Amino acid sequence: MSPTGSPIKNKTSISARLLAWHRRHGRHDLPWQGTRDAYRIWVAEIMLQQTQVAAVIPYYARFLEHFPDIAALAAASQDEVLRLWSGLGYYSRARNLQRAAQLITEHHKGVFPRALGDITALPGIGRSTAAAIAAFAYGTRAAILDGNVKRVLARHFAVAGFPGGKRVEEGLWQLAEEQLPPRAIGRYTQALMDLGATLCTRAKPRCADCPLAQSCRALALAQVGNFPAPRPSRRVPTRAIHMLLLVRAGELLLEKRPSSGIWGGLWSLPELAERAGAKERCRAHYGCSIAAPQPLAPLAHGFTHFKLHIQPLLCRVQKLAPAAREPGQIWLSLEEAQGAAIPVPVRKLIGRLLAHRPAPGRGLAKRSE
DNA sequence: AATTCGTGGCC
DNA sequence: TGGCCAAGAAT
Repeated sequence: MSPTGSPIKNKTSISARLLAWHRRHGRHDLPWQGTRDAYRIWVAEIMLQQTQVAAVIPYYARFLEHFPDIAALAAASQDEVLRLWSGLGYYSRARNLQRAAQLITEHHKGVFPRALGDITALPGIGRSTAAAIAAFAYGTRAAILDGNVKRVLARHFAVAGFPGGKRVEEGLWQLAEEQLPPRAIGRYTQALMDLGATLCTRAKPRCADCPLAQSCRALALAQVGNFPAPRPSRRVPTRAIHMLLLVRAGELLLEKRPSSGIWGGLWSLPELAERAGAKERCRAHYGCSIAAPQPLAPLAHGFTHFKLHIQPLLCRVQKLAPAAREPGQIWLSLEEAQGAAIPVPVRKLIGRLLAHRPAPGRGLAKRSE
């Protein structure tokens, strides 16, 4: 189905122009390129979901060093997997990645599946990610539709409406499949991503350098800035919590979060709605008697869908009941805690404690925030 | 279909 | 500064 309205003026297909452009101007040296190992491509695609390239790079090599293949990932502890994902966000990606590795071990003899249906059936892999993996690893002729592609197509074909909506997204999938070249799917897919990431960017697109400019409807209408339509705005609610920093003999108490919900499966600090209940909570749940909780400087943490105000409370433990250890609770030195599977704001809070308590024999620690 | 799920960079 | 969103998927 060709889009209604003005016809495409350039006779050369989009894919042909993209492939030619990509040779000179594409990205060719990203850490996950230059391999056809489906596992390495898969890990990259999962890390890159809703995450920019620059944020992924420091995580990717380290993750692969610890888990060089599917068998290693399947055999690892979830805690170790989350530890190496700590700071990258959307932690269900890490849990699904490992679960999928175990499913591959169980149902596919440890070999990453080749059929699109089998790939999509794995947890954490949807239609677009499956297509990307199959295109890069096997050359499978399938279309992706990520944020970059949505933006490029919405502009080139002047597709109105928010691309996150069901109806608009269906149309974009259709367009994405219509542009697929007969071959060189891997290079074409990379070219499309590169165009969206480097030229056809959300802000300040470089239309003067774009190989698709001649046929771009949004550009012809001088409306590039109006495509794609922005997400309907929602006001972000604010939540306020207290976090307890229970410190005893240089060690800090961390508590494992439930596997569903925010920061699922990560180690975090005990949370409390109000400061008033701190002492009793410590006694009842952690077997600690503490001095008066000492409020530290508050910390704000922004999520996509809400804003979190954190009031940290430093609780110096006076006495710890001997048999107070429970599963889901752990005492770690501050340094060990920083190396654990913890969310970013907890890392920041521990960093503050470390800054005020220099490590023995290492001189003064930095006092920067 | 609309929400939920992290973090960081950009303007 | 804060709103917006990025190599989306699951529910």
